[in-house]
Amino acid sequence: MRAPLETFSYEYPHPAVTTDVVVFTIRDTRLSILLVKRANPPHQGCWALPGGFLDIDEDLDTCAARELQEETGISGLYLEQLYTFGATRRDPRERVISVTYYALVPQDALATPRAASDAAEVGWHTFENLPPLAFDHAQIIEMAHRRLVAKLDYSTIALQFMAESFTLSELQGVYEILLNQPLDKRNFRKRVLSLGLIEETGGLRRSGKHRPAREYRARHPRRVEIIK
Amino acid sequence: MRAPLETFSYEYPHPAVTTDVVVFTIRDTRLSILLVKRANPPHQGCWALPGGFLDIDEDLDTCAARELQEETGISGLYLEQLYTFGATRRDPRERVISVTYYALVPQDALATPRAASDAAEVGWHTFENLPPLAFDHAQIIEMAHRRLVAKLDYSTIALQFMAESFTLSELQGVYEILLNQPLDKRNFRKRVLSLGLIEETGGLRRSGKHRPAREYRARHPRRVEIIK
DNA sequence: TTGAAATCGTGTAATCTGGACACCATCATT
DNA sequence: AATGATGGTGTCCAGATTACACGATTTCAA
Repeated sequence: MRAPLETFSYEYPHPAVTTDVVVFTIRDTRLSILLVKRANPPHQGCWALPGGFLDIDEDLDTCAARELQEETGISGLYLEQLYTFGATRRDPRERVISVTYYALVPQDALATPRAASDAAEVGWHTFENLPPLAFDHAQIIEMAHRRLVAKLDYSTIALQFMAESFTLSELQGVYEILLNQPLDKRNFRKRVLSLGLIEETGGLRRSGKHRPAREYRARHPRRVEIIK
Repeated sequence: MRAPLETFSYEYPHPAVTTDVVVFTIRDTRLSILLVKRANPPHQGCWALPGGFLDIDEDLDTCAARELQEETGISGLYLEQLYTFGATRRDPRERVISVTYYALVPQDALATPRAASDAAEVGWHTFENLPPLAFDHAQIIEMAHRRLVAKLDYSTIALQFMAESFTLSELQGVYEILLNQPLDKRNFRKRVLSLGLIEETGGLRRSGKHRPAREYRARHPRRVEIIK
């Protein structure tokens, strides 16, 4: 992928720039994060966020989307820049500035992560039970989580966790998992419907021995709107 | 400042990394931004945000604070990372990643900007009437302004515009300028006092032929707290 | 000394918003 | 036909937010 046997010289020292992505999804009623096991030093064998070096003619967003695509096989996800980490000693090899992003994968999407070249293994880990992480990646995840939870309050970001069609109970479940508290069913439905952000598909979802649920879809599936 | 007559080589191309800072203050009832006139190409003679290259052993926050200090002579300001801009062609010289910050200078602080080495001129410009700007700096300012206004709603950031002591009318004035709308005096005072974030100094401010106003101070002057 | 000009400081009533709360409906299964 | 399980619905109360007007205190000038 990168040009071999050549060097690039500058009058002043330049840091390396990477992007790292915190990929959230909800699997089996748990908030989960995609991690890769590092195949090479430093922190070999340690779990880390998917990410990699910025190509010199590649936009930051493109780089993050590419890394994400390489690790998960998924594209078109909601992807938002989070923060830039650049402490001088965060990487022992050289000075590395990491522009971090976070992404949301729809619940139960067929996200079969496949190991990329520089990763020994890829897998989902529940947010509540993360393994030890390489570099400052624990700090990055913590910030991403804070941002995600904060955005629940004033944006439609939670819809990015939903499949194309979903039931109100499923949507409520997502909020409950992220906020880590139960919500009142009637108040939840009243509020979410009054916002006018979702609409009925007309279909019914039947699952199990009980009344089937109405299916809804987002009115603007790819957009995250600021509300109230 | 930087090492001369030496080159730094890497196996892969590295972008340059800069920090740029949007410095806000309120001058004469107008929201204003500090700009420098570029002494050198590209965009020579154009106005730009204060900023500069990251030293290789310098943290990002430190770099932003240093640039700010060099341009304004002020330190200890509220400074927060905003966003990282890295479009491939944003600087015609080489690939440059700019980690941007925004800072707030207290109203009518003795901010006498002095031109740094690479700037021909430094000055305040009202937000409503900005000159043409170099690079993507107009976009950066727009984002900083959106962030600032959004933070008014859920944080105590407006207090960073106030001098050590201030009157409630002055504080209300700051909100009115930033929100660009008049506020009700009684409701404003009721709300801001009920939050318990400011306290009376005991002093009075007399200015002009009218009843003097009570002076207040922030309870946690350097901290920006999230409210409600 | 008195009146005018200017800003300071204060309370109440109406409205809106958010949260608490319980029961019947509909399907599958036996 | 009865059981088990989740879907779907409305009202009331409390607290929060908004609208709104006037007397108090100072300086200055006549």
